[in-house]
Amino acid sequence: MRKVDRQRLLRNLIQTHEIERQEDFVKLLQAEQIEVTQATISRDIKEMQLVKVPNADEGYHYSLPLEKKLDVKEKLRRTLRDAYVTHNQQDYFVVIKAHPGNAPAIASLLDQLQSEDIFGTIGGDDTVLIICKSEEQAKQLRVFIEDLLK
Amino acid sequence: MRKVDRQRLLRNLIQTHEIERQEDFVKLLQAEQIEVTQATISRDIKEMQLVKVPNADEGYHYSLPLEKKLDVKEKLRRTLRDAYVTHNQQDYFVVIKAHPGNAPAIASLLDQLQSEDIFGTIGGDDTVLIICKSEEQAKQLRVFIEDLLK
DNA sequence: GTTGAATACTAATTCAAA
DNA sequence: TTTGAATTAGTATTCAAC
Repeated sequence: MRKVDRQRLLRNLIQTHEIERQEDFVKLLQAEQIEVTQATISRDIKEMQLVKVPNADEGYHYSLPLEKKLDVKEKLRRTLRDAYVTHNQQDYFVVIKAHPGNAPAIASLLDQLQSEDIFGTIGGDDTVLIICKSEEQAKQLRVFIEDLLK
Repeated sequence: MRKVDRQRLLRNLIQTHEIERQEDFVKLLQAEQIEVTQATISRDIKEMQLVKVPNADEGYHYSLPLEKKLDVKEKLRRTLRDAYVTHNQQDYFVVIKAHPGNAPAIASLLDQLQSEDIFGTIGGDDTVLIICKSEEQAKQLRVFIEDLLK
């Protein structure tokens, strides 16, 4: 496996798992038949500028770099401002309706940004369906979106 | 020295110095006659949710947490939206005029967020004078403010 | 609740190898 | 240039004290 591929995988793992230690990466990769050592992960993390963030309550987790996230949020704000039509939340779903063609971009930006709350997104042409991990997190996401639109 | 005061100091240090290791904090505090150990700094970092970020080129530095930065920017946006009157940039200065009483909050938020460009801020009651490190950075700050107001 | 000293743990780097 | 094994450097936690 190539370095770039491994790093893409790391990016995915970080979004789908709570990674507390570099060894967690090693184990998750092992589960996919990819053998690497902690040393390699450390180098990847440096290269990708991942950071280990203290959780609000306790423990730590690895996360995407700050600047990237700031940029993503700004981009999302602008996209929504230009393309937003309506949104809605029910149970652990949030639906955003946008002008035709804009849904995939919005889905992608949400994926990049809010990954802790979001289980997955499905983008049509003008509609994004966001499946959250809980109703609570769906509410948070709704508030987050409303905040962006303010 | 109280914990809160020390942590406020850490917040300042992080903005004015390139902190690579927790021991750097210890030494900088020592220089101000404050004796703490690395263990305490580690606890502070966890509590304040500071993160160690890989630099683009090489090395690492401690930084404010992503969420905090996002929040600060958001807060600044709202404060400006509510309280903004005019702004102006000349040489390496930027002046923001706001409704009476709002300048200190704006100054503080700017300090927290954009510290790389900003040498210092002086807040009156309705005016913030921001001294940047160069004219170039003053221009960047102006653009940043205009972006926030869009 | 807060801290330092010692320690355990985790991450970064060195060094050799391919 | 990329990697693993071993090592060093750095960070988090424990434990005792206050």
